[in-house]
Amino acid sequence: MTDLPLDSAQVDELKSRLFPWWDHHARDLPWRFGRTTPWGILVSEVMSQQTQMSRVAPYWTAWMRLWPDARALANASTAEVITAWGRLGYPRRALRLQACARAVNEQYGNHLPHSYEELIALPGIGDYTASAVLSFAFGTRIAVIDTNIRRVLSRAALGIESLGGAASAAERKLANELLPHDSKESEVWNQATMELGATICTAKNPQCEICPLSEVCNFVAAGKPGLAEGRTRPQQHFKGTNRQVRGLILSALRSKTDASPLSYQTLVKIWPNSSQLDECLASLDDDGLIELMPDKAIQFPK
DNA sequence: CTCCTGGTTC
DNA sequence: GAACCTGGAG
Repeated sequence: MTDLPLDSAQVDELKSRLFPWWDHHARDLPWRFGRTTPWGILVSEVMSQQTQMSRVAPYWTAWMRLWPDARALANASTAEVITAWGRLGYPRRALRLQACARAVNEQYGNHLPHSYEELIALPGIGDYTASAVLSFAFGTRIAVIDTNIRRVLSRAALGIESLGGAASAAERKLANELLPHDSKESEVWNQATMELGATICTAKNPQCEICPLSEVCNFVAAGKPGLAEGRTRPQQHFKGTNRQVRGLILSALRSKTDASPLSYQTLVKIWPNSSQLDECLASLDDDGLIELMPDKAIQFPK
């Protein structure tokens, strides 16, 4: 067991730099600063999984107008939900969010549960999202661990790049040790650290010149060894993959003006490789994102 | 570990 | 053109 790399005075120094920076530079996103419900926070977190916040904001606003709470979303049709998800990406998130809404409505009377164990048991909610809801919606003192916080804490405190893949035990330990003991301060700490990672302490090109932590940052002090070398995840191409084909199929279905099925003939024009097309149609059907009919025409599930 | 979307940034 | 993005599930 190694000791905390920073003493308490150094942690206080980080806080005294980070908190004022947050007060002045936090992006004014519509779900921040007490302007929405815990359910609204959850929707924003799910939409933000692997998706930049700036892209999420307009979708979130339209979504919350359609379905302000879990019960409203629970009663929506699958077709409406997939359409409203639009081009946010990873549309399975939309179905999981609706499944989550139905569970919240039925099991918890339309109110999100307050425990980590109950939250993480809900569809589409993993460690990050459960922790984020507890911290940002309920003010619970809990370490939030996402790609931004991992990178910022690893750089500032340890002076090294955060490695790819899942969060290591050491990274979790670090996040928990640095987390302020006061619950309100811990919430600001989580938000501010994440925001710094998203806007200043970015993966490839950190703007250390304007970073509030640069003068006390161990990564800067060490000369930024191995900057951007720790890939956050294995290489992911896109062109020609099933992900691209699935996206094209859903996009075609979404852009239809009438409710009639989309014929297989039309689908082959979109993606002529019929074996890959068939594979993607089957997987979309498996995921519940489309209904694949016997003649291979498709429509949104009922 | 791999799969899953699409826009932005470098 | 490739890496990256406030991940989750299998």
